[in-house]
Amino acid sequence: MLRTMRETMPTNLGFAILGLLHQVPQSGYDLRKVFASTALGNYSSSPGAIYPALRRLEEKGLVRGREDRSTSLRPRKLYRPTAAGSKIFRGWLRKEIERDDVSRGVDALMLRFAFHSVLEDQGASHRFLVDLAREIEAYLEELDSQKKIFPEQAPIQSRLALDAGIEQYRALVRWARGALEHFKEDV
Amino acid sequence: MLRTMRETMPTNLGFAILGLLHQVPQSGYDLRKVFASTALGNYSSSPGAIYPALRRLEEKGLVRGREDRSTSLRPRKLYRPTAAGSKIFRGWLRKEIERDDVSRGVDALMLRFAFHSVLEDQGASHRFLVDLAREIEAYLEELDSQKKIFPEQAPIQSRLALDAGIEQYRALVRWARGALEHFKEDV
DNA sequence: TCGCACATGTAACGTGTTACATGATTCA
DNA sequence: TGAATCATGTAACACGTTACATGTGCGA
Repeated sequence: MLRTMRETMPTNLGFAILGLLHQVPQSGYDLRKVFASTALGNYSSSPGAIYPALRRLEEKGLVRGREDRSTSLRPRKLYRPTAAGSKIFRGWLRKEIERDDVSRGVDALMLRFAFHSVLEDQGASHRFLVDLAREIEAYLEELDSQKKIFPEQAPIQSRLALDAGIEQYRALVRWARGALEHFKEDV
Repeated sequence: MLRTMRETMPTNLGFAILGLLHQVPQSGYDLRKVFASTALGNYSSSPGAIYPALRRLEEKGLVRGREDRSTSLRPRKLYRPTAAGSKIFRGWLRKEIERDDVSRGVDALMLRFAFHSVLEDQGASHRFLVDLAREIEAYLEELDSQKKIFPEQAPIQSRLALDAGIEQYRALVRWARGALEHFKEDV
């Protein structure tokens, strides 16, 4: 019997989990602590998010969990990525940067870059930064032209809010250019 | 018969709509065009988001829609904020900036500031910017100490990703300090 | 024995996404 | 008549949020 199974991609939270599991096998509880205590904290550390996300990853065959009784505490379930999980994750890391990725907030993009070490490929990181700078600058031109079109009588606060966004993007371009120095370009 | 009605706050999308309706009464279709064509575009312009959001606002008594047959086209429903809607909206604009507002992404904060003109209160905008800079700087210290704690052997990409966030926040502080000049402080 | 830290989960709910359906009017 | 544009909506679905429930072993 053929099952059609949508096999949708994991969400950002799913990929974040997958990335952390690439560093070291962990339990849901461990992951919650990571999300609660680090800059990844914009992702939820609540059990109602983590455990279902782990289960979905397992159902898709991207991670596998097994009981760990080595401690004397209540047995934990240690998860680690499967081969399929690793493949999907690497594909996600290498995905082309599109305009939408930039205009809908760079968070997901930075999450990807943060886990780029998994690739062990300096060229990939280099390309990522080059592409990121290029896409942001294209988007900046869009924002600039929006600023010009902005009606004169538009409230100062709206115009300033647009400026805030522009300045943040500019800072990101500078950052990307600087970060480039850390990676060798492919020949 | 007493109805207990949760009366939850609108979402960001709801507040964005409420703000746009404060500028000029509009139909769902108009709003979709605004979201599709401006920097507010990170909010959805899909009918499946806008129309339900409008209905929810109406159910809560925050906006009221009425048919407009002035055009020869299919009649549109023009929405405008009610007195209650205006009150809620102004309360939202004036809400204290909390640490979480900063660490969970500044988008909602900037949305608020963009609509600050509704208040017609320079002091409020001034305070907003001062508070924003203060909270961001506090959060920056948190990020800085996280950077120090960061294990030496942590992948360069992770450290750089953290830097990217830091640089964006710094840019925002600079922006806030500059924007301050446009508003008179209360005495 | 009581409470706490460790550890895993579930149920109800709200909302955004995608895709589809429909209605009204104009113009070729 | 058919296509295009204006305009409003719904249904199925996935996911995160909040709040609650449960289990295990340790130390006071």
